[in-house]
Amino acid sequence: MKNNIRFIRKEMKISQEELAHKCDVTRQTVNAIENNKYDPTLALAFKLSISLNTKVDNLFIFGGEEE
Amino acid sequence: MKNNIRFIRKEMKISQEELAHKCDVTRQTVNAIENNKYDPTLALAFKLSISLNTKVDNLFIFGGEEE
DNA sequence: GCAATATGTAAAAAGTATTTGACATATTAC
DNA sequence: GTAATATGTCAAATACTTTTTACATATTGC
Repeated sequence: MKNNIRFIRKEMKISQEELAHKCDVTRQTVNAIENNKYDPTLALAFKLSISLNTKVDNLFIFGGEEE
Repeated sequence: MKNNIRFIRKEMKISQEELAHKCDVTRQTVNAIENNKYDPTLALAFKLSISLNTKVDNLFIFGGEEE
């Protein structure tokens, strides 16, 4: 699973900290997800896509086999 | 978080068992998710939406506050 | 260069998702 | 109405996500 979080976040000119706050998670969680340490829960995937004005299906790229 | 899995699955006339097999999970997992016992991981949400020929954003309804 | 802000990372603890195996009830087909 | 198929549920074990606290490095503005 890959994602466009960093790209869209930078377009919006907000920090990991600000995005984390909008999603009610910690900065470390956003950082880990941007760096593909693990996948977010489905609920967090929705919060992230809402905060970044996009859709879960656009924000995440599911590649079939895990990476 | 709610979802339309049961509805779409029945439209496709497949059992929980068959859907589970398509998604590489157990029947119990599909059953639990249909009955809102817990949310799937993001990867499973993608597999379910692909197996049901739809999108994650269409298959799941994120209601902001948890239920 | 210095201060402030932003990002990367790590370990322990708590919470959540999934599997396995098993049993019970419901539904359908004949 | 009996057999077969489908669904609901439970408990224990394993794996994964998130928080907290803390420190290190990078980037930016002045």
